[in-house]
Amino acid sequence: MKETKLGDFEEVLLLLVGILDKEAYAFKIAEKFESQTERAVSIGAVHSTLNRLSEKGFLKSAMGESTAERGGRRKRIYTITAAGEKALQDSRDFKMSLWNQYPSFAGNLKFNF
Amino acid sequence: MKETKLGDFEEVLLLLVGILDKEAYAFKIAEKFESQTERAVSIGAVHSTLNRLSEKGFLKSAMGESTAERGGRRKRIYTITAAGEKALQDSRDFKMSLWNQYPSFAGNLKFNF
DNA sequence: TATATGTTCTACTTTTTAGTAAGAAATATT
DNA sequence: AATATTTCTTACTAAAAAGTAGAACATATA
Repeated sequence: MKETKLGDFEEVLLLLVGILDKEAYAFKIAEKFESQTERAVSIGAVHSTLNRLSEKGFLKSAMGESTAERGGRRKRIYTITAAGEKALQDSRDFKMSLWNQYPSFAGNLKFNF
Repeated sequence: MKETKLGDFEEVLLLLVGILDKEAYAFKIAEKFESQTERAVSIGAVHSTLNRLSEKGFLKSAMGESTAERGGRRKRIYTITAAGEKALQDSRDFKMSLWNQYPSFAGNLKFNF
């Protein structure tokens, strides 16, 4: 009986990229993840997941400009591809459909398509 | 670049158990999975996932009565535990919160808590 | 110049999740 | 009695996801 997470880290990261928009670079993503989750992540885990997501074609990325701040190394900014968007959409639709069929949940949400 | 699924098979199975209620036994679950997903599953994969879910304390199960049908072996009926219910609830809340923050999705759903 | 800060990168290991294979129990039909 | 069907079970393998470690780069501050 192990520690428990029904984890779909990738999906969460993908969503965070969408949420952060222009600010979607690994460190910020990790920060956001922690603030939204109370779960710690290592930056390396974020990087490797971001890579995996890119290999799958769900994210693309490009280097931004280096900023004139202390430590201002150039950031790699991630954006969701069309395929990523679709994957997210599909996953959401599917989940919602299941939730809707489960009596314990069906009451407290509504759609409008 | 691999075949693509942001898969969280366990969560889906857990939900299917909730949806199927008294009918939640492995074969039926597999069937339901296929009908809702268009993805094939092997019954073995379902069994091992159901086991994992039970070890984690999200499901419990008991043998039902054998029915008087051809091949009517006794079925193991699964039910969601309180912990399972909570895990599902948490996962849903978290996802919804993320979706709500992502501009591409934020428009087309509403809550009422 | 040395150090701190913010950040990326890659190769690797571990853990978890998913899937396979083979067998067996219970019942119905032939 | 033999066979077909529906179902469960277990031990195992494979694949995917998550996490670690360590190094490096660019800039600012001391």
